[in-house]
Amino acid sequence: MPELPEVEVLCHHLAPLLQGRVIRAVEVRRKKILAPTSEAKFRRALTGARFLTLERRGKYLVFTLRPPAAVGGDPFLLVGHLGMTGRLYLAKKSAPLPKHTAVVFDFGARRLVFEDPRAFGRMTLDASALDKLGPEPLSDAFTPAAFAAALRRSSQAVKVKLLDQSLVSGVGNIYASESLFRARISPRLAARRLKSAQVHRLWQTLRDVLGEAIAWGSTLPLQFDGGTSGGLFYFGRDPGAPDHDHERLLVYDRDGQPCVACGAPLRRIVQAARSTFFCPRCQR
DNA sequence: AACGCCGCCTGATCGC
DNA sequence: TGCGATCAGGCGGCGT
Repeated sequence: MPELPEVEVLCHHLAPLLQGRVIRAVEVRRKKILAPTSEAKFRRALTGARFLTLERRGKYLVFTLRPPAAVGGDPFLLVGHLGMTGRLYLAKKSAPLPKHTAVVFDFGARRLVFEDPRAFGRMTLDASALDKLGPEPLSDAFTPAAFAAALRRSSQAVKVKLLDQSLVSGVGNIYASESLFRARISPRLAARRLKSAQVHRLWQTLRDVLGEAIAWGSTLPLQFDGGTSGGLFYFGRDPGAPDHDHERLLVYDRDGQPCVACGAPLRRIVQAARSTFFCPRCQR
């Protein structure tokens, strides 16, 4: 499940590899991924276009492209989201495409593959989702004061509220639980009931947890030749590689295991139809 | 305006 | 052993 840190690492590695590349051909295998953009419009806009920049916004990938010279016009945005199971990688053209390939950009010897088994992801020309995003948690725009003001307006449990992308962008189910554990705040506490010291702790731990996850992800070997997906360059995890997430995360997916801080058994509860993991003793 | 709920998807896992 | 039911979850849309 890619959240802000995973998308950041992907973006960091992929940006220099895409810059300047021209899309020779576009293949769409799952139209739903483009929604609400039509396949015709998508192909028309992207065939012959050149990648200029790639940036992350929340959990979104924001590509800037220049239309082909024959068409002209200003640079435009292509917006990607990996959803639950999306993967994006640059591969040799000879490498087989995965079963749930959604979109392929042909560059000649290589191609950019967007694959997504559950199809919760998006690759679209509609950038409107970006307008609804709250501040970047690692930016100066994300201040304790603004965070506190937003929390005060909500009666929802703080864990649920952290998943609201209009509050702060990029936090998903994993880092919401991890941050609350580190801040020693109960996930069930109503957002508006947090004391000012708790708000400040949560503000700080959010930044710490996300920053550390980026640093951790940056150490992973993301480039390989001959992995299970056959990519020359691979981003978004090799499905055949061991997953070390479990060693790094302190509470996520650790129902019943001892808390690293106090030894009490960690618990799993369900909030807004999503799993929350926490220590009932450390987090009041 | 804020909130709760549903639908979208498929692979993994569970129970019989 | 095989198969159907259940679960997981980000986000948009909708009703309240």
